[in-house]
Amino acid sequence: MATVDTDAEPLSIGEVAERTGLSVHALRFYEREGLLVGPVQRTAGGRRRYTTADVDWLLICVKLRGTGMPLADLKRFAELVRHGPGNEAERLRLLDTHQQRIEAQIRTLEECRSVIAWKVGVYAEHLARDDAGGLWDPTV
Amino acid sequence: MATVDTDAEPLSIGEVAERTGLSVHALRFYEREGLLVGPVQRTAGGRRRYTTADVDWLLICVKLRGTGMPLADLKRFAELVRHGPGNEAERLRLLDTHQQRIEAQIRTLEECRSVIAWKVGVYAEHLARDDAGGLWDPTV
DNA sequence: TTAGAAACTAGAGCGAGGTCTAGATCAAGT
DNA sequence: ACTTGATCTAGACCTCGCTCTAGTTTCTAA
Repeated sequence: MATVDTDAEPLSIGEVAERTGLSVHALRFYEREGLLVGPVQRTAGGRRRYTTADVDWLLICVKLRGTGMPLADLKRFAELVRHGPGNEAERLRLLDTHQQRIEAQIRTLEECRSVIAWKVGVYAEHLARDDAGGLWDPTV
Repeated sequence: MATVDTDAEPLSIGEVAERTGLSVHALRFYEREGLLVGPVQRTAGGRRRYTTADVDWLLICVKLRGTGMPLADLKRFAELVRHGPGNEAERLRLLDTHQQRIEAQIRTLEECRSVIAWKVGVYAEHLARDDAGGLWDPTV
């Protein structure tokens, strides 16, 4: 998963935005919030230069955020990684918690999906028969 | 799904809160926002009396909200139902859109789940071997 | 009849997660 | 040298979806 690419060119914030799907605003915001593992390097002129490792980490953040991990947890994770080895148990706990959140969401979604599928079926059938008049009841 | 129960006692807002999992605040808020299909009945003293149909509709709302349907869509749906028969096609479209949102979410979640499962596996294995020192790289 | 719980309204407040603005600076092409 | 576009910082602002407050009124039970 980690892209070990020692002679990769560092990227500008705009390029990272493109690659991660985050806006440049969001990237600066994440940094301010302490969501990055290390400080982002800067050019002489003060511009950010992201390494491939930074981008890899951001891609993980995007994935976790996209599945509902709160920024606070992401921040905690970043802190743990920043502190180096020795806290893997807590990292594991964070991941595990999120895994359970994900399982729960999947169950919720699947349940709702089947309810909707049924309702869609009812509507579609009646629409096809052009007798929608009997469908007034929203709770069908 | 619809509870056809003509001689059911109307419920107070507190009872509805219990049954739907929404707070009484949220119930009043939903009403103000026009998320309910019809106006809620009131007692002589001005208190809300929810019918079973109201509760059924709210339970649907809870399900849809819980899977990410925005309040605006819920409101639109309520409006359509309020206007009675003749707009089933649009109702169907709303449901269909949401169904696709759900499918997409499930795919996202499942993808993330497998990534996490893998990472958890890596962490757990190394923790078990007590050689977590090599796990510094957060992007593993 | 009186206390206490529960409900009422209007409107302010809040937390999450960004987004946008202003005004300045930096870098690249012509 | 000059224009254009990308970045910079600090901080204000925004949307969503509730939540809470204040002050009042209505029930219910003792």
